[in-house]
Amino acid sequence: MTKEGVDDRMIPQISTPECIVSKDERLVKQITPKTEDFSRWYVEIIQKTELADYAPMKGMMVIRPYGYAIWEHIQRLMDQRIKAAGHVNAYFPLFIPESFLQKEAEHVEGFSPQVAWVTVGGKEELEERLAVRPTSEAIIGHMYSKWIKSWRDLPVLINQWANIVRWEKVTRPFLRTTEFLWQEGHTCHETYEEAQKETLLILAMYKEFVETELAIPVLAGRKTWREKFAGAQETYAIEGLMSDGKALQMGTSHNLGQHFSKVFDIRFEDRGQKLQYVWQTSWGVSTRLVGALIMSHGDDSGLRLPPHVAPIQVVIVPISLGNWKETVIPAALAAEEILKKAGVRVYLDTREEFTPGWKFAEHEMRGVPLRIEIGPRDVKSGQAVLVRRDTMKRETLPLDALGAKVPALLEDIQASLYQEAFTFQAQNTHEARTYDEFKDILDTKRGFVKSLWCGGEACEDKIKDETMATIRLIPLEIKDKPVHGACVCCGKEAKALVYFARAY
RNA sequence: CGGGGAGUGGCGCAGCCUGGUUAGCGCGCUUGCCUUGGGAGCAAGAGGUCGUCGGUUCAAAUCCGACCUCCCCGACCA
Repeated sequence: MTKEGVDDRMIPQISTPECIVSKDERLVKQITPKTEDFSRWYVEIIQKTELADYAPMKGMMVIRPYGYAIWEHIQRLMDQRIKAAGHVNAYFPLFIPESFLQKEAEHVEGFSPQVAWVTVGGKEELEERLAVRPTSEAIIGHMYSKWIKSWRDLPVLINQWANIVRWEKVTRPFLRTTEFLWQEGHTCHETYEEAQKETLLILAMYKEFVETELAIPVLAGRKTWREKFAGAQETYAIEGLMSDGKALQMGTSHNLGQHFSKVFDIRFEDRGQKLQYVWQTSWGVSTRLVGALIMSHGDDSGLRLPPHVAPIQVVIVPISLGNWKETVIPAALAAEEILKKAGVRVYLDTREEFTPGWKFAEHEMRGVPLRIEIGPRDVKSGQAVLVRRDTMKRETLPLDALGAKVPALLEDIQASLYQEAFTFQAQNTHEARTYDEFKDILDTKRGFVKSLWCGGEACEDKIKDETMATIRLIPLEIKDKPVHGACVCCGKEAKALVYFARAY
C-alpha cells in the first residue's frame, strides 16, 4: 500500500453482524460494553475489527493487515522524527551469544527469566547457546567496540526496527506478547552530559509523538530504581492513563552511563588524547502503542482511531437507492478524487452486498474517523452528509467544499480526541497526603495518585503489596525544586513528588 | 507458576450429567430473485476427523487420563 492510499485489502474480510438495529440503540452490539468487562471488550475489539488474531502458540499473535497498517503509520511518523534528530537506521542480528548477554551482571539478571534460547542448529548441538534477543544492548555493544576508536567517531546515533522475544508468563494482545515489534535506538557519546541530553531529548520526542500523532496525553519522568531497565543508570519513561484507570508505560529512554561500554570495552581516545569509555543511551517504543490507542480512545461501539494513524481516514458510503449507480456513484467517485488530491486516505465503499446501514456500523466499529454519506437527495442538492466518529455528530456540506473542509475536519477530530483524553487524565489524577486517602482513591477512583515519597524502597514495596499500585514516574522538574512534606506511606520527610498507579 | 472458567462448521451457542442410527440451532458464507437514508426479505445450497493424543467400551462430542490454547483473579515482569 502506498503511504497515503488505501489498499483494497484493508477492507473487512470477514464480517459478522449479529444484531438488529433500532434507531436509538447502540449499533455495534457484538462488542461487550467497556463498562461491563474491560478486558473482554479489549480482546473482542481486536478480533472483530481484525487488528490481530491469536496464533496457535501461547502468547503469540498475528498482526492482521488493518492492525499492521496502523503500525506502519506509527513507524513512518516515528522514523521521520528519529531521522530528523540525526539518527540513522541499521540492523543487528536476531541471535546473541550467551556470553555477551552475561557480561553486564544486572542486565543478565533482569532478563534471564524471559530469554528464549537456541541450543540446536539443524541437527548439531551448539557449543554456545544463542539468546533470541530480548533487547540488543549486548550485540550492539560488541559491534560498537569494533567501530569506535576516536572522539571523531562520536556521537554514534543508530536506530533499528526489529522484532524482540521475551518469554512472558501473562500475555495480552499488543500490550504484552512473547514476540513484539519495536524500534530501539542505541547511541554513544563523549560525555555523561551529552548522553543525558540525548536521553531527555528522546523522552521529549516520544511525548510529543504520542500526543501529536496518537492523541494520547502522557506524563514524562524518571523511573525509580525498582522500575529501572536492567543495566541502565537511569530510566525515563512516558506513561499514559488508559480509560479503565490503569497506567500504561508507552516508551522508555535510558541513560546507560558506562555500564555497557565498560564490559564491552567500547573506548575512544578523547580530545585530550586520553582513553575513555563511551557514554551510552538506549530507547524504544513498541507495538504496545497500538494497544494504547485501543484503550485510550475506544468506546462501546468499537475503535476510535486518531486520523493521523487511521488506515482509512474517510469512508464514503453511497446510498443505494433507485438509479444510484447512474447518479450517486459518479458523485461519490468525484468526491473520492477530490479527497485523494487533498491528501486524505479515503475509501469509497461500493460493495453491493451490504446495505448502507450495515456499512455505517462496520466502519464505526473499525474506528474510521469520518464518514461521508452521499445519496440521491444529496446529489440533487449538491451536498453530502458528514458524520464524525468521535462525537457522532452529523453535518451537511456542499460537495465542492469537501477538498477544503475535510482535512481541517480531520485535524479537528484529532484535536478533540486528544482533548477528551486529556480531560479524562486530568479528572483521574488525584492528590493524596495520607495513606488512608491514598488507598481510598485507588479503591474508589483509580487513575494517577500524586503523592510525596521518602525515596525508600521499603515504602515502595509496602504500597505495592497492599494496593497493587507502583510508582510510575518521578516528574522531571522535582530535581530542581526540592519538596517539603511527609511521605504518604511512612510519614518521614519526603524526597520527591511521584505519580502512583496500578499499571499494565 | 498457583486458583477458577472454557474449547462442538467462520462467529455465538445447544447436545455431555444418564454413551447408541444421520451432531442440531441462530448469524455469517455461496447461488438466484428482490431490496438498500442506521446492520433488509424470500428460496435453494455448501461447510464438522466435536482442541490434540491416549485409555475404557460391542459402541465415545458424551466416561477417564495427559497435553495444547484462550479468558478471569493472583505471583512474576526493562
